[in-house]
Amino acid sequence: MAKKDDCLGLSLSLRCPENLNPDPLPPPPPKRLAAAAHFPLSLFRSPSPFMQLQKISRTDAFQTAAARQAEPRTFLGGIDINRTLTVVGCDGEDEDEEGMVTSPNSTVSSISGKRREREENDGERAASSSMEIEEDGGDAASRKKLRLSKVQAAVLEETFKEHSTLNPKQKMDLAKKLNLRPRQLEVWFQNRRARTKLKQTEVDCEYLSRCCENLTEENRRLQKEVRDLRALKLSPQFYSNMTPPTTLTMCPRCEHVACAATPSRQPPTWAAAKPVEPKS
DNA sequence: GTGCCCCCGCCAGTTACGTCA
DNA sequence: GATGACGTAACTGGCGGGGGC
Repeated sequence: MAKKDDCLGLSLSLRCPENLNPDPLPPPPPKRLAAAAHFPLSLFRSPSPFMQLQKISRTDAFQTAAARQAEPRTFLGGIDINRTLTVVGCDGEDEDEEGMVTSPNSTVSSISGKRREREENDGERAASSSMEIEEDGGDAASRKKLRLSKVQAAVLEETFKEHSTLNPKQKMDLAKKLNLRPRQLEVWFQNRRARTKLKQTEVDCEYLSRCCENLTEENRRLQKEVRDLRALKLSPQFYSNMTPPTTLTMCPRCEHVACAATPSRQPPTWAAAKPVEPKS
């Protein structure tokens, strides 16, 4: 992976005419987020002021299927952490899904660390897969991918809206609340941030594309204007009304420019003065 | 103050699985 | 039922920062 410091210095801070950009650019993101805001595209290697995981003004349209389907606010807070989630579901569909809900082992260990946690998860998975081997009669130990229930997804979405990252305490609390492993929450938030960023990148690319189109059109218009002016300049009528060309003289001391050749004008006092000898 | 090591959190990229048309 | 596309949970390896020594 390319180091984040290898930025080319190209930033997305292109500004178009105001009428092109009704949304004011948000303030630069926090340092950590700014580092995370590098575009995956090779064209955009420096932090984008557009991209903010916490404040996604142009990404409101982005909602996961879970968020679209569910009504988070109705679910949020409606979960009794002392009850299993299968009871919380409000329709039969959910209950059906709960059957395949994840977190077969929600043993929240007092881990402190990714590596160790991964190792422990690996150990758990190895144990569970060994059980499967016993049950299934020797099935290969493949990783289990279990979909989150609508309720879990809705709560996670709500939490993500509040803060796109979790501190350890929040992670543990939420893990208990949702009956998930902390590692699952970690993964979900990482994937969610990645999806948000991807969506934001798409929006930004679309926006820049529009900017590019407008600038191209502006460039075309200006070039035409230049051509017209040159054509006008070459025509005899252009010179007939022109005043005689003037000679511009620059003061060597103060670098002011004065018009010296027009007969009606007096030359500047400094123009008649003896040139200043450069100091050695 | 500086360098080294370890831990931790995050990220980009990838893999693998579940769902659906 | 088979299949490909798609969404996403989970994994991997790397990087930067913080803390201890």
